Amino acid sequence: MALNKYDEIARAAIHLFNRKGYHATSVQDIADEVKLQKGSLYHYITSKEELLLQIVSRSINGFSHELEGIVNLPESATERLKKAIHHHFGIVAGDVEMTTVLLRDAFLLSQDQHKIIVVAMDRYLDHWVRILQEGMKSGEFREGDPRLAALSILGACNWVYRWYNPNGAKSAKEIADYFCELHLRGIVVGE
Amino acid sequence: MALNKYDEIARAAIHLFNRKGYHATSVQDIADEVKLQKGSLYHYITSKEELLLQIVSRSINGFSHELEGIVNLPESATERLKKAIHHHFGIVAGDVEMTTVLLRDAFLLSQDQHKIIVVAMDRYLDHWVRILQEGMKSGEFREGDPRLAALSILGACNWVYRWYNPNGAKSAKEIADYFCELHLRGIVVGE
Amino acid sequence: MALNKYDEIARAAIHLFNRKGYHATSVQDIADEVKLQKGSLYHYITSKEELLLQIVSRSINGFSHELEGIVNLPESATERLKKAIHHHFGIVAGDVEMTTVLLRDAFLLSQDQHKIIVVAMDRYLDHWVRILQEGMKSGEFREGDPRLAALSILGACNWVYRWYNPNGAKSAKEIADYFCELHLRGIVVGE
Amino acid sequence: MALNKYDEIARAAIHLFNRKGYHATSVQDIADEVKLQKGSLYHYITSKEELLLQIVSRSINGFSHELEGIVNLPESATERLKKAIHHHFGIVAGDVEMTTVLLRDAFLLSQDQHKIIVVAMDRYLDHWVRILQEGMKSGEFREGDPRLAALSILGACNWVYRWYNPNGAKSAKEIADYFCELHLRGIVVGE
DNA sequence: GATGAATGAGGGTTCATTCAT
DNA sequence: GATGAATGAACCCTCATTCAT
Repeated sequence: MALNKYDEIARAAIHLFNRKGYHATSVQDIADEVKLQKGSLYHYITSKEELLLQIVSRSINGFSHELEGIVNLPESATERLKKAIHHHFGIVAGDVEMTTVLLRDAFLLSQDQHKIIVVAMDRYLDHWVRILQEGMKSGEFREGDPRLAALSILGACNWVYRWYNPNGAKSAKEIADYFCELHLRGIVVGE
Repeated sequence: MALNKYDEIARAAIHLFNRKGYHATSVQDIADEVKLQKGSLYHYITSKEELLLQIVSRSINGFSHELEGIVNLPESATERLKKAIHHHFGIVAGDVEMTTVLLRDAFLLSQDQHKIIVVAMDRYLDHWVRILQEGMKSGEFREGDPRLAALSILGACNWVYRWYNPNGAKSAKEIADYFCELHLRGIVVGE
Repeated sequence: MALNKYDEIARAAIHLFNRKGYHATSVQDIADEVKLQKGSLYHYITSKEELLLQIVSRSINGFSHELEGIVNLPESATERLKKAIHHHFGIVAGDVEMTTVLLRDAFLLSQDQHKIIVVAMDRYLDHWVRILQEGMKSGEFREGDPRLAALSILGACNWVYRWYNPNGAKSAKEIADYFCELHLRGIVVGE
Repeated sequence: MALNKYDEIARAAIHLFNRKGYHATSVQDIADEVKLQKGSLYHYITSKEELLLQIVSRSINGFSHELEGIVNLPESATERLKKAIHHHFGIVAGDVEMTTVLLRDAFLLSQDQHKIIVVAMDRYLDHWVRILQEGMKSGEFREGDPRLAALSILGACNWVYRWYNPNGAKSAKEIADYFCELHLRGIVVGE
């Protein structure tokens, strides 16, 4: 529990960025949250922007970390897609605040820094695309555009950060299960 | 093309907010874009925030406007859901910049003003939920949680603002058609 | 009742200057009050400052106008002093708003314009000094510094703009009578 | 002489407010006076208005502080009134600039803040009224309206800020002595 | 005479960052 | 490591005044 100071600061920043947005959060706000003077923060961070970069880097890396393993599992595309959905859901639901900052505020980084995140996000998408591609090739999945299909599923799963409530009636796992059904079998009763 | 000045300002603001975000866009930036002095802008707007409110209000109202008609059409839920998806796609693709500001920056409004938008968005979601509900009741759609199903579809369709490219290989209509298939029939080949 | 437009504007300005002060009153405020557009005001006034100058000029001239006559009356200093007090009271109570602007805001004029008012006020004071001087010379009044005595009486009478209430229990005339007694005979019971 | 920075700023503000008025004095002016950047001022003050409030609060409290003691002295009303006049004179003459800001600019505060000052000024007046009241009851002072009598004396003494010159021929104490005579015995030679 | 768009300077305030202590 | 004073640029907004219509 005894995080080092940097992590404590990052956590405070995530919390505030999530609530008010990056620009509406002042360095003073963060300092207040960790009970430090504004100036003292700069012993730990090099700049406010670099702090944001760290946060969203960690976040996107968190998403990517496990997924590559899932993609390469010796299982059916269907099975792997389900696992990918559960994995993604787990992270979003496990840290909605951080996910919000990643998905909403990362673009506020300067071009160069933003590029780093965009590339990482593209790589993350690629993993999804590969699952779809392989499923289509194997005949498990309907023919179609694997990238669009991946964007459809990922879009639905990303959007979760906007409405997910950890105290809601359904658990994250239950919701993820339902999402698997929806995206795999569709909403319409099969013929 | 001859917009009135307010619309010209709003358009410039949408453009800049989309590119840099609300807070990173200064009133000076907007003024420059419409070739006015900073102070002169205030003949047309009452404040920067009120301008944002106008923009996102118009946007969400644009989404809602037609949908109610679609929901009440005397057609199958399947048909209405397809129309809703095409309608939503049409707006997002027709004005990605405005949609971006709505979906990403509206929360930057002060609490009271943000509430107005949240309420309108909730009402928009309700229309989708009703289609799903009626489809489930009629037996067209698989049993399930209509709100979660609506959030899944709407999430996928909203996310479009993040990746849609008007100069891409596929037209918005083609993509929308594919999304209909994905969400209605799922990705998996039916047994 | 049908004032010309300039007087209507001046009256509105007096009202607003009195309530909010010269600088806190915008030209827009004045225009609103007389139901004109801001730009239209400038058909009647040359500048906001010149409007203030007019107001305070009229005010101080109103004070001075009659007083010279009173000073030169062939009556005792006592009688003339009483008349001066009543005269002064009449103007202050008759137009507290205008008096307030004169006594509180005139100094906001630019140096040159302020000088005009200061000179006029000095001349007004001189009339009071003359009455005191003549009363001392004639033996009616106690020996002393006529200027300080005049400033004492005038100060008390000027201050009235800060507390006078036209709807109060006592009329302006009654108060003026009491002030005459206070300044002429003092507060202490004579031996 | 080594004031802390806040007092230095307050003193500069008093000086400038006195000379140009509250609104005509910019925060930049104050910053220049204390040789700080405009933004640096805000380490010491929370707002320009709050600075004004502090100044006038201190001022009116300065007036009130000693007076209560004087009112409760076991001496004749005459004696206490003389002391009150000297006390008031001492403060006005001792800091004409601050007194000017109090008596002329306090009303520029927002309603709520102005109210605080008005209440404090009313309490100050009440002390004067009590002296007058007790003098009238004891038969020292002529029967009359004690509040009007207090306003007459206080008005004369307040007005001093408009004309008092520390380099004048008469000292503040001499003037105060003369004012005591004028207000206690009146200007007219006793019968 | 009246309008209202436009100006351009200046208003008070916030802020990320630096640095001597 | 921590402080808090100081910076200086940028922020949103207001305003008295002008002028073409």
